[in-house]
Amino acid sequence: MVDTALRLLNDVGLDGLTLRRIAKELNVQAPALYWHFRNKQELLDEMATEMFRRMSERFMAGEGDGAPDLLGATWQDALHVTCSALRRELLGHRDGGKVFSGTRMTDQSYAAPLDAILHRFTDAGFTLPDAVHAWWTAYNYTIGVVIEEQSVYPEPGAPEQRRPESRDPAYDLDDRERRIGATYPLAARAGRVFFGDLDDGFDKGLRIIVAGVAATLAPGAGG
Amino acid sequence: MVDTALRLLNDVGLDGLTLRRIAKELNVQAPALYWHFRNKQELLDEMATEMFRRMSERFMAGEGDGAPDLLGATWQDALHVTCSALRRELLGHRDGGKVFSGTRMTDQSYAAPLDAILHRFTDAGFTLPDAVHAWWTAYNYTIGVVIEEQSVYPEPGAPEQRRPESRDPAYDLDDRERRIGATYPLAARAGRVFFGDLDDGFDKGLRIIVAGVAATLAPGAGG
DNA sequence: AGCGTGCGCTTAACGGTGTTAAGTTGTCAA
DNA sequence: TTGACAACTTAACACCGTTAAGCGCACGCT
Repeated sequence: MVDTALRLLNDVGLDGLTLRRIAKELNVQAPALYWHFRNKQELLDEMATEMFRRMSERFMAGEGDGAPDLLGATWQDALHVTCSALRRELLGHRDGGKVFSGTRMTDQSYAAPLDAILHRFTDAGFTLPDAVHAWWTAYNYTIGVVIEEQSVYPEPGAPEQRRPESRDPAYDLDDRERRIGATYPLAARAGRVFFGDLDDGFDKGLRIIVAGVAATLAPGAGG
Repeated sequence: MVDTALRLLNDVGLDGLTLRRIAKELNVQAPALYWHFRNKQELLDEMATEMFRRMSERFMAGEGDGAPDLLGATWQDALHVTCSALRRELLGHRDGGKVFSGTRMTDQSYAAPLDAILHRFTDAGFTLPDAVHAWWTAYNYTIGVVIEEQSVYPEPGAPEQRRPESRDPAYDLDDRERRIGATYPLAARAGRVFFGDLDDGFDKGLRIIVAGVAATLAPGAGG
């Protein structure tokens, strides 16, 4: 039933995800859902948890596209791959970023992957606090980016399959440039970099963070 | 009236911010609001814009706590100060992060500060795309952190005034540690670093990003 | 002075929402 | 056969965003 809700989310979005709509999908009356959850927030929490669980199962198993052996890689690769996988998973669900950031995990499924990535850092010689700061930074960056991306491309799916027509028309770059270009030329041209190649933009930011961790926290960095 | 809505937001939160509630605050009937806005989303957009405008006015004027002359400072200081100010402003409003990330700016007030910060980078020798990537990374990190912080401390206000009692009890660290400590010791202890000193955590992340920008994008970095 | 225009609001109502209370069915154990 | 319990239904509640229609009042114009 959480599966049904997640599937439906991709069709109707977070605003359209009403209990009556979910119930109809399950051939059931709306109040029946309350036998399974105390309230709607609890359902959303379960959905977020399920999203995360799917990612970490695929991830800890080491299979799937470009999910290499986390423990064998360098910490740089581990951080990069983990955040990329998180982004991919969230982009796979419409409003995935909002659902995920707005809810609490209902079980401890987050603990295993978190422990694994932190272990990867401490094995490389990081102190635990430094390992946590590195992860915390990259994690919050990833969440922030996904929320932003999904307001430009509301449709769910892998980033390389995004169709230009599915862009929210409010983010028209030409229009934007025309409006503010005269007064603020840098800000105007910035839009092309922001929204031109989102995959590349995410990657560049992740690289900045990895380099920053290396420069300030990594053993022997003197930061 | 946007002012009233923003003030009310601090009392009742985003979920409690209904049009009828806002109308009552203005001694007016709910449909009267529709003379001023096409729909609720437009009001939320105006609120987000107003939040941003207040920040950048205070900011571009160069006055207020710890808002130094942006153009005189190094790009490192400029980036640090800008993101810290953004965080402070958002934390000043209950659910500020969600309101802000969920809405589009209704005017061009974002362009002036964006142009200023980008200018600060290009003046320091950055190419425009590199300047944008640096800002994009730090910006999304900041938004991500604020959303996370506000789910732990829902009450609005300056970060140094947060009272421990106002923590959402669902984030009890002792409880958390007891539950997952045996199986995932690193993940368990990570909570103390995550949520122990949020100001410090934000600052450390920002420093990582600044160092990363210096290492990969800054003129002469060879990145 | 009288009249029309339009701003800013009111009242009434619509369809939809999450949620609750109470009653119904089906299934399986003792 | 009875009883318990899981899984559901029906009915209703208070509230939500939003629309339609109309009311009063200030203003400019002739």
